[in-house]
Amino acid sequence: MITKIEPRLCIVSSQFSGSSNFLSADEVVANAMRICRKSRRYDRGSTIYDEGDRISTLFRVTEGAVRICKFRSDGQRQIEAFYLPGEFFGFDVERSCRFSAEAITNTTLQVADVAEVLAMQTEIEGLTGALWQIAVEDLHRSQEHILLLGCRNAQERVLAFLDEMASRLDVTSIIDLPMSRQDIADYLGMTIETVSRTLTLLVQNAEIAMPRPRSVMMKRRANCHAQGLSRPFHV
Amino acid sequence: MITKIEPRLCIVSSQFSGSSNFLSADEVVANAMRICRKSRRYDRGSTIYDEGDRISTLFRVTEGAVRICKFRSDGQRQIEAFYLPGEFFGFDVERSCRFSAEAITNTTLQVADVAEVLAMQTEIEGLTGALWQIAVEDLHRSQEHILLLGCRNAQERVLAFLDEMASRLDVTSIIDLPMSRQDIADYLGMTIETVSRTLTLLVQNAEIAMPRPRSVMMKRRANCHAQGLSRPFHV
DNA sequence: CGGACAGTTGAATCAAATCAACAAACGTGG
DNA sequence: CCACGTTTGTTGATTTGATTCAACTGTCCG
Repeated sequence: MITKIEPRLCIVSSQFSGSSNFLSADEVVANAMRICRKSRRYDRGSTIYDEGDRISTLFRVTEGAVRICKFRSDGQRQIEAFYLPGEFFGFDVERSCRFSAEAITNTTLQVADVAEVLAMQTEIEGLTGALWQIAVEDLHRSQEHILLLGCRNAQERVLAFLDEMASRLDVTSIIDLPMSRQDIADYLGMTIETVSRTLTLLVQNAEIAMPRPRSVMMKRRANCHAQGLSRPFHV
Repeated sequence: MITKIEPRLCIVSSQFSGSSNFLSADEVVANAMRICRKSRRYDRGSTIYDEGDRISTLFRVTEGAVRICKFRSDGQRQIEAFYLPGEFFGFDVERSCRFSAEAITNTTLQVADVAEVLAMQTEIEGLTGALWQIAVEDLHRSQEHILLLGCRNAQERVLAFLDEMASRLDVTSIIDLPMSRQDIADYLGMTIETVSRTLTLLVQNAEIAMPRPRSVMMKRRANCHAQGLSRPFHV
């Protein structure tokens, strides 16, 4: 396919992987950030940055969890994204932050100035492509979030959410949720009561088990967006 | 800020603009694609690519409109994004397409193989950064879509949608919608009837005017996500 | 022990979905 | 140009499911 054209942009991730000594994109960027040797701790509930802040910083969650949110004039909060250990955020800044970021639990972040990371493109092989891949992964998470919000009833949304968390936390058995019911509600665009009710309903229907409010066991996979089906109604 | 480090990745768009002879990112990539001299016409309703297809093609809408969608096993369709004249799509492919793309109206697309575009990075100054900026713009549109789906009632969603269309079609007066009510409904996660009802309600409340079903005039800006407000309830 | 917080549950309300009928716009062929 | 069928959009009546408001339970921590 594409020959190695590093350090320029190599779009397709599967093609990219061959051009960086078998390191994943995450590892390449994480290594670059590690050179900056900057790490910050944030207490549960503290603000990492605010909407409108003028920063250009790349973050990587090493421990804990982060929520990206928007506050509306009516007091409503929409959670745009969660970031879990190993995931990156902050690379999409323009002039100023379009959202605010808060630590959900006590959180440790690797921090690096975007300019510093960019300056390493000459030294670190595959960095440019790795940054691209991380951005594309973030876009994909956003797209999944849209699909999730497209689920028309509470059960499907919650199941799809749990499914997403299971795969992103990379667990097969028990999901340890870092976020509160309110966080989940604001991520799914529903109320805290409906989230709670839906979870107990799922327990009653034996779709999940919930030994403690924040630890959930899925008994079967959610099927919110089954693939391989050709368009049945809309032509 | 960052000195010119082309052709490597320059993340911040405002910084990027200076490094390409006053051409916008869109223009730079459009020029690169133009070299490929490939353009395709799609009839209204025809499929551009299907979920699962193995293509790596960059598209730019020159005329018409495109919908990106996912079909669920229950027959439900979720529209993940619309693409309007001047906008790019298709750069986020991995192994295979995660969604399908269809022409909403009769549509003309500029088409270029991703590998060919990448190969031009040596010749075209600023191409790498321009590609990055376009990807970030796409991410931002996705994020706006999430906020839109977070609006909790029909009126706000529809107003926010009209607002989005007005700014993306770059019109101040009359919005000529290329898509049907069904398309709007599937984009907003509601039913066709509710979309229709909401629009007539907005006309009655003199929030919009609607000379024809597909042409809408906004009388005031939507205020779905007013900025500058510090978090009132959630700390 | 008592207060604060997180989560659950209940009853009433309300808004969107559903089912159904109708109207308007469009395109094609006579 | 009009007639006719098709598509697209609107409106009405009813149902349903999420929200709202409220009370309550459990847990953590000083």
